[in-house]
Amino acid sequence: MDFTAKDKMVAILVNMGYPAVDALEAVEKCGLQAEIMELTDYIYAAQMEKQHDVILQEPAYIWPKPPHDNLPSRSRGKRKFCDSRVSLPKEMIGFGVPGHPRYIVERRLPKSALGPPYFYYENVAYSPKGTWETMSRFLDEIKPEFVDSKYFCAAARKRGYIHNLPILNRFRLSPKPPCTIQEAFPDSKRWWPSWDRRTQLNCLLTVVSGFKLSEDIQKRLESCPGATPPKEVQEYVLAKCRKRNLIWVGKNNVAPLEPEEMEMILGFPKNHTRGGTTRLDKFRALGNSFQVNTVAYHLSVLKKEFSYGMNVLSLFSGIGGAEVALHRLGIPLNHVVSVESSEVNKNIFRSWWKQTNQRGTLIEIGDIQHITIDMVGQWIKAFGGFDLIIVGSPCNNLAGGNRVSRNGLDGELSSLFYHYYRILHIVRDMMGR
DNA sequence: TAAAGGATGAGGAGGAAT
DNA sequence: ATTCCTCCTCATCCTTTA
Repeated sequence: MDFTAKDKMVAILVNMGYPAVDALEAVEKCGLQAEIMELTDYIYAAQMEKQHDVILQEPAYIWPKPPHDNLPSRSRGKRKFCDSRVSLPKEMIGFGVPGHPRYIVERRLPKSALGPPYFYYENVAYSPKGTWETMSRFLDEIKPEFVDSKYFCAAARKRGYIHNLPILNRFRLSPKPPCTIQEAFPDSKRWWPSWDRRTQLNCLLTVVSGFKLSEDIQKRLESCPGATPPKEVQEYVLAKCRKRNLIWVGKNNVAPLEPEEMEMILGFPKNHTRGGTTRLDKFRALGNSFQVNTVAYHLSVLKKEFSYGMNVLSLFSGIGGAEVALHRLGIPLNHVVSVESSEVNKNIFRSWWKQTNQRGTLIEIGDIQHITIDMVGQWIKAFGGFDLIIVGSPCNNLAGGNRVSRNGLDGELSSLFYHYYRILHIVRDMMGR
């Protein structure tokens, strides 16, 4: 490295008021070609990271007053239903999905919900009773939009979304991903028995089955005489295939999806989860993620307004499904504050950020509980505010697959939802809302 | 020691029949 | 209104294996 140039750069930053240590680190990390803006952003991000140590000494944050509990009361005279009751639609097409007849719904947002900033919240559709009512109550009484990703890809994924985005003139990402198993896995066609009539997969989960089940199924099928196995065997195999989301990969041979195949179905670039240390890490990361095409469809309405780019506060970023969706929509990411506790996920996301040559700044925060008013204030001061807050809060205590601790929104992890509520209010307050 | 495998149902939603 | 049936779910924990 050219030391005179390096010293000169550091001197410029020191003159601007930055500590010499931070300035030196920034120059070394970003290189001599970096622009001043890039360097100052780096210093700022580094300072944010270092704040973690002092956070716990700050006075406790005073939470905003929770919304009034006006759940339906059965004793109320002749009221047929109450506005705040959330019912799951039979067809999960929300305000409409591509290729489906237009679904006209009156969309009324309360004044308190209007942006900026826009916000977009996601969680599992099938949560314990009352969960969506509560989340809705905390989010300006906005009714969730329930959408099944089976309209966007080859697997089901029933999710609810609470957001204040416009809904007119949405458009989908191109190219359109395969929406059937047969399109997604053309090679499997030759092994697919006629009595397995599945055309789409069930929800992609965080764990997959091992090879022993495949062995067991193969053994059962091969012990059957004749071309087609008897009804009982068919039903047994089909039940296992549905439950474990197995596809046919050889004669009488089924297998769970590979991480690369899950990436494809969820709309991520190939090898997106390369940074995951183990196979299980990848399954965990992918099973918890957004379906990119679905989210992008909803976010597509922002393309016009933010063609110059946007500032995003991304809570529970995971492997960056939201950022990937915005990137694929062609919306530049100017400043992103990404909150994610898993090191594996952070590595995966950071690796994507570098590989796609993002020009914006990325600030990584580990624990949402450590975000303070001051931190938000500094971000807003530096960026001029957030354009979008995008959140998929933990579903561990909501998901049907959890047999141990499915204890609802107040569960150990799912209760982090309330920190989203807290931070949303901080951002709104600071942006003059 | 760390990664992979296997066992562990409840709880709704949605039909289709009374 | 009921009952009965089929289907599905961003999972956790302990054991086995390399």
